Amino acid sequence: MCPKVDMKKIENPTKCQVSFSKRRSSLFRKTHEISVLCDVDLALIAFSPSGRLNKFCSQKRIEDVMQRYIDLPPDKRFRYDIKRLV
Amino acid sequence: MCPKVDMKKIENPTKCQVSFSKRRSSLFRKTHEISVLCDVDLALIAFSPSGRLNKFCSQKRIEDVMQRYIDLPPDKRFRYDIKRLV
DNA sequence: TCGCCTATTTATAAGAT
DNA sequence: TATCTTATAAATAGGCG
Repeated sequence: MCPKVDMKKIENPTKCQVSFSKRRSSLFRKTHEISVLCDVDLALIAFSPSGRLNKFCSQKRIEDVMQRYIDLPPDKRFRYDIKRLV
Repeated sequence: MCPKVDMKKIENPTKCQVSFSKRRSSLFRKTHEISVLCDVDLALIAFSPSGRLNKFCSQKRIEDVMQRYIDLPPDKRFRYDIKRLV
């Protein structure tokens, strides 16, 4: 009933929307969990295909986390890109 | 072996770090998956307790996603806060 | 610290409603 | 379209090295 996912865009719009809705709720739950359990200050911004904004911020306003990012010296800003972990 | 998680900060520093490391890799994998499967443009910025930056961006530079957020009219920027889904 | 193992919990795709 | 069900897949806490 739950086959492995194929890592490519879901072309069927209905399936894509259902999958987005389910995955979004899990993703934001996990984001919330790690922020509390591990005391992580984080911000997540997501634009759905229709352009709708979904955002999450652990503690402060999302603008404050963005500012913390912007205020980093460039060497620290670019050093840790999580794509290497995916 | 895998008890339910208690939704509060893990005070033991070693356990906290191990949990962070495990959850971070899953979180960024899920973030990557939803961005590909559902064609979502997103940015995730996370500061670990030690202040280290971890970031992920789906397609463009993280600054571009931030700019897209900043460019939203205020009513759209504040309407969809995902905390309601957690 | 860091990876591997395993039992249990959680996520999720598809189907049902 | 959205929510519920269910069977399978994936995540993960703790143990061990």
